[in-house]
Amino acid sequence: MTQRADARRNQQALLDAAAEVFVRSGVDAPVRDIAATAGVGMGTIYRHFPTRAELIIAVYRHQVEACAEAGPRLLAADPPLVALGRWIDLFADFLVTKHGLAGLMQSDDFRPLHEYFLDRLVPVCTSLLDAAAAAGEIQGDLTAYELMRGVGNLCIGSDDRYDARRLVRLLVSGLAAPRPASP
Amino acid sequence: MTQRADARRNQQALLDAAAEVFVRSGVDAPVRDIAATAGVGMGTIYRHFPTRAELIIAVYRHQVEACAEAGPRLLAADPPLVALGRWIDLFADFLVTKHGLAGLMQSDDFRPLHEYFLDRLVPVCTSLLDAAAAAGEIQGDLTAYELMRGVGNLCIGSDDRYDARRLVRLLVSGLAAPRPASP
DNA sequence: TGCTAAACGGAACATTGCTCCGTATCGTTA
DNA sequence: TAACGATACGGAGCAATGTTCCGTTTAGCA
Repeated sequence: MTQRADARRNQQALLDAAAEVFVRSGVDAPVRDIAATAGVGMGTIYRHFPTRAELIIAVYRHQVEACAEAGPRLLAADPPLVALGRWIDLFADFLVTKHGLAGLMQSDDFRPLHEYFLDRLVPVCTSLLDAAAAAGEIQGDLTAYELMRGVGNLCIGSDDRYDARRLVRLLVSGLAAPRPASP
Repeated sequence: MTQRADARRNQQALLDAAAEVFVRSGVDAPVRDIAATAGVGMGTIYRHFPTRAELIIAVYRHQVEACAEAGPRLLAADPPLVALGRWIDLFADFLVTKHGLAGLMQSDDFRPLHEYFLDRLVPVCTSLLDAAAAAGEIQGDLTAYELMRGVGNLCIGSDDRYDARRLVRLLVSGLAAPRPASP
């Protein structure tokens, strides 16, 4: 046995509580709130998730995996640029619904979070980008890393007056036509 | 007289100190640091600048004004889309060099900051956008508000591997060609 | 049932934002 | 120039939050 039963139970309770509190108060909700919602003490949360980044990663791991796995599927079903657009939409949908997640990424304190997301998704994005480039559907030499970060940034603070998804689509348009001022 | 001499002196000292500390530690530097650098007490900083947003606005007011005033000048000197591109570059340069400024904007606590920037710059951007649309150089109905926010977001966390300016240029490209999948 | 190691809980400390009030200083007026 | 009132100052103190530490509890095993 690698973990005691109560430890396993508490870890799951923390994941559930964090998911709930993140929706209610954003991913920067007070640690005490999460612990209280899970019905555990302060020590327990830090024992299971020493940093906030680790907790966030654990909470969203499934969704990130799902997004990553969708990439090849989309690429098989559609022309590369369409697939890229659809996949980026998927990623944007994920971020837009997580208030404050994208905003947190910029902070140096959350490097592990940043790294997990990018390590998992950049390769997928690269394959989509490469396919589109090979098909001659996009120009320019933008890296998948930059595209992911750009899309991530655009998704910050989406609301009534700022439709992040629209900006993301515009950015992808730019990929297909990178020279604005020349005919 | 509207303000005592020591008050005037301290206000200027605070502006100088804030500018210095913002460069050293970002715009979210501890209030105590700024007060200490200025050589004043906690009370004084809050008396002159009740909220952080007001302090930040005061520190950067000149630069925002300069950017706003550059708009019409650029529009007079170049074709609309070129002028728009140059002006956006100016704006991006301003943000990229202010570590954390763009990141702060998203927070609800800094609404006044957000509002000041947008109230001052959106009209300028609108005139550039309208001119470009009138000249048939761009399509789509993106608002200046959305464009400014998009550019602001893209400028978060620029570093070695993420060239925010490049993403901004790409976004502007998208403005000129909003339909990626059609020839 | 009793033992040990794992896990727990929450008090305590550090940091930071912000307020409040006794004190000091400025500018004016006699 | 001396005294006075209004203005401004300083920093202690409170509240919120992150993080650590250790005495206590409990699960699993013999």
